[in-house]
Amino acid sequence: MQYLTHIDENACPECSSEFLITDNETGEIACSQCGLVLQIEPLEQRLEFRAFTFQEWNSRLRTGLPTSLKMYDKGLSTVFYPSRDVHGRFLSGREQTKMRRLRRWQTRAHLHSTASKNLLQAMIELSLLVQKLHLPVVVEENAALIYRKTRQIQVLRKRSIQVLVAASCYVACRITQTPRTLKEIAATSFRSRKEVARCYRLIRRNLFLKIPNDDPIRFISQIASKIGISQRTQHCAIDLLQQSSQKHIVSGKNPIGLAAAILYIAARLTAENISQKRLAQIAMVTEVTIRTRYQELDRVLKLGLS
DNA sequence: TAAGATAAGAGGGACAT
DNA sequence: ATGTCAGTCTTATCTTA
Repeated sequence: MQYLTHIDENACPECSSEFLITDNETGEIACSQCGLVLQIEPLEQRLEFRAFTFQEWNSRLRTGLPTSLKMYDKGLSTVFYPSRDVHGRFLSGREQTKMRRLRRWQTRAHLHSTASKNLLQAMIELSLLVQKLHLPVVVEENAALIYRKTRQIQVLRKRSIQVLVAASCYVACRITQTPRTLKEIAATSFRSRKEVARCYRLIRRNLFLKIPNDDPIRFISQIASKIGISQRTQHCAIDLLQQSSQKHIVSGKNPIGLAAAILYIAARLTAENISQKRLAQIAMVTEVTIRTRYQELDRVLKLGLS
């Protein structure tokens, strides 16, 4: 699993980019722009022991949760528990009152700045969006990082939190190759596609991000599972996609429209007929787009369907 | 009812000025 | 920064099988 991360002080010595790609499997941390490998052994973020009983767990536990960018304070805040002391013993009534007061002031002091309030609000919005779209944690973490970065860009300052969160989320999906459309994300966050798209481009441009093109294959499996297409047809579709990639008719086209058209053809070839209308609804493209892609593919791959 | 044909319009990327 | 252009996608409407 690869994901984007960043370091504050140690920018890449080659190109000064602060964005890095972390690969958990190889343990490499590389620059997202020039590809220079900066570190081979990443910090272990998980607990470093196994515990079989509660006592073991308690005695070995000496760390908290790993730091997380999706928490507005990265999960590094001080927390006052009002009822128990550090050994778990109950406090007296007077002490409890004191701790409650301290906790209140801790929260107030923490959120005194506009920036913190903004970030807290944004992280709430983000977690809602992530929940609604069923996105994995890695996307949420990436989106949180992108959002933090956007606050430093002047042209993005006056954009609303929701739009920025939606756009950051879309960037994170693209980077992690998670098949979600701009349309879907915009609709879920109750914003127009246009607004979010504009914001997305500004982020991409200002953070100098190199975002890979969507791979139609991911949308093929996504649409197929939504619509309930057989494995046989899916395999047929993937095979067709590989054939069409070689014919150079894939680039420049909407990968979702292409995926939908390929599934349509595959369904016809395997006699598992699915209407263009249904595919268009699920894939959130128009029937016309499916039709033009389908005719193009039919012509180039010489399938003789239409 | 599904699919095909056609036209008008929107919006963005590439490029030039 | 602004304008132009080619190409893509969408919306709408009508026709055909």
